[in-house]
Amino acid sequence: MAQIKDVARQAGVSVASVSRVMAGHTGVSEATRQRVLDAVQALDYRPDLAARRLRSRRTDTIGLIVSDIRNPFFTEISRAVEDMAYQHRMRVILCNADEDPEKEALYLDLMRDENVSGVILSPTLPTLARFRASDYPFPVVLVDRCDRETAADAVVLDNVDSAYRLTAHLIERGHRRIVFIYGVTSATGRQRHEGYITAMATHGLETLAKGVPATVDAARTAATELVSGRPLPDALVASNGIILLGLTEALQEARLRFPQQIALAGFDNLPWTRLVEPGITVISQPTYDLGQAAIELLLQRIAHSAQSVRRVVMRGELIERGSSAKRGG
Amino acid sequence: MAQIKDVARQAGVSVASVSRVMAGHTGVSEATRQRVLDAVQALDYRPDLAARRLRSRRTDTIGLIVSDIRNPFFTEISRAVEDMAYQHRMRVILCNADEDPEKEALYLDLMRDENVSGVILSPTLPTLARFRASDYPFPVVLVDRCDRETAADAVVLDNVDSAYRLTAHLIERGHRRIVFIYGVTSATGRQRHEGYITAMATHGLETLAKGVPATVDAARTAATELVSGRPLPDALVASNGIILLGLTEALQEARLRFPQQIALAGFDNLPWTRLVEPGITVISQPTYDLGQAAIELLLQRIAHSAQSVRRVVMRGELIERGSSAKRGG
DNA sequence: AATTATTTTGTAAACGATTACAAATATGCC
DNA sequence: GGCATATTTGTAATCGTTTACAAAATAATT
Repeated sequence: MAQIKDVARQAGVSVASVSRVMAGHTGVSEATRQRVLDAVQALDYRPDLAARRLRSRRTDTIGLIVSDIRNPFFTEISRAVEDMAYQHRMRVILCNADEDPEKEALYLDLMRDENVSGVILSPTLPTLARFRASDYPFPVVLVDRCDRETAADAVVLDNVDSAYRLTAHLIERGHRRIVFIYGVTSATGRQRHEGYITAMATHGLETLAKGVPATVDAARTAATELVSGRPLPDALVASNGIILLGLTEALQEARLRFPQQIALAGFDNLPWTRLVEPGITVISQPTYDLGQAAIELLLQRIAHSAQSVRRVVMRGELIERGSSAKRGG
Repeated sequence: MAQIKDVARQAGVSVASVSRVMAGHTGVSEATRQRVLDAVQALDYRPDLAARRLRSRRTDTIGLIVSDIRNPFFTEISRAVEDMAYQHRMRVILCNADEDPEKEALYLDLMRDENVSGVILSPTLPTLARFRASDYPFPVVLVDRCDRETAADAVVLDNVDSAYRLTAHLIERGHRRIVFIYGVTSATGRQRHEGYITAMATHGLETLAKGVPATVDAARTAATELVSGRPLPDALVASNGIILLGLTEALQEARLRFPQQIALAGFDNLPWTRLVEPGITVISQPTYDLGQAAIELLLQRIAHSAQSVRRVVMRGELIERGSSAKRGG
């Protein structure tokens, strides 16, 4: 394996010049530059990253800690982050915290050890509650989950507003007893719950919400119980795609057709939501964009550590399908 | 930030002793061991990974190059790999090649630069065709995709057999004009196609297959065309979950009910396949196990580079649902 | 107790790059 | 051409560990 000194010898220059050329530095003559490049080519020289990182104290690596990689939402975020990162010649270390605050803490520690340039994090509620950007030696951009108080760069959906619009949409379609089933482990669940509450209150309706762990099973169980009571709710609304899946399964098991017997809606425009007849009304999140914005924000922060704290809020899009239609209609 | 020499001073020992304790080496007395540990604790010392990696020439990092992170199959693989890796105190660098051989090559190069301990790869067809383990300075374990000729550690499904069983199942249910729609970009598509061919031939039936790029859109388009001709096929079979999604969408758009008008089946037990009435018959892949087996194989290979080449084949499980039922029944 | 074998410890040389700093060379201006 | 300035180059220190090797301490054997 060729080393920098081999290249220097081959090119007839000093190692410093080689290093400068490799770094794309200015202040090196075109002549030497070309000779170095030729030598690099001839020897198939590739700088040793460990050495470079040790000396330069930079890793050009970013950590991505997602709360649940199985959730297609985060998959898409990861994809965006990864795409952009490699375009900026940065590496990505992916960590899946599985909605477990301990794992999250562990991974954040690991990021410190790795001396990453920055981290993109979708925190669980406990972590978010005590989150202080200054606790970490690297910049952190929150994605998807953030609350009013948190002073950190973040990229999020307009959760409250989207939930409001989704709820209002159902009310407009004539539904009254609307039950909101939301994930209690995440900030998004709570915020969407808030939007639901506001919408119901604004229309003078009684709120009927149920918090559950953000798993398909928990959602299914909760929904099964809900629809076994009487009177049947007019509509069920899920705070995210995982929960929506659970609700849909529950309705199917209970042999309840939507929207004839009960309406259904939720967050996340997953492929299957338009597949189950007559399609499920959802708030579609711009997932790829969210991820892209997150890493762009992070790169900016890395470049200008002193810039003011930013929050990017993206609008969710209501996609109306059959599941939310008027009962009588 | 405390360094090893600070710890050494604090503990009243040499840096070598500290290093030995940190590495969990034997040959250090219990007394010094304890003093070092105390000093480490007191100073909150964390070894600098860049320095360690430079000197030891080991990174304890593995590269995971998946062909399409949006495919839930690979998501689950990633999850397994990541879980196991961190349990073995190894890092994971995730790369998404997006079914693009060039990106794949680029990432494999990057793995070389990173000096990874090993790589888990699900190669595209071109990459697989010219794959020679000896071309890489690190061990590689193939996952999901591998062919007869390739001399490399691999973990795969029994593709041919599973496809055979799935096809035979449809034949048994009385279907005759069975069309197999498969992804031409991957080895799995071809192998499953092979199983289909064998099953059809064994039963004296004409084969009707169509290769498509492994995307939802391509599959939908192909299926739409297929079902617009007459006579209508008895059944459509998809070689993976992405294609199955496309087929299902096409049938829905064409307002064809299954199994009444046309039967449907495929690979990958995705959550939605049991959601669309009356459920889709699928071959379920043990995804998490596949990932787990892959990294275990890799770790073994890293530990014993000379061990003989291994192939782990896992059995797919036929999950029978309504979509494959007898037409008349 | 002397000798040998074994375990534990310390010193100092790597690992392969980056980067101050100084020296050398080129350029501009009168 | 001579001087000041700007640009380009090279030398050598440095990043923070690991580890070969030798030395010291301890244990085992006679």
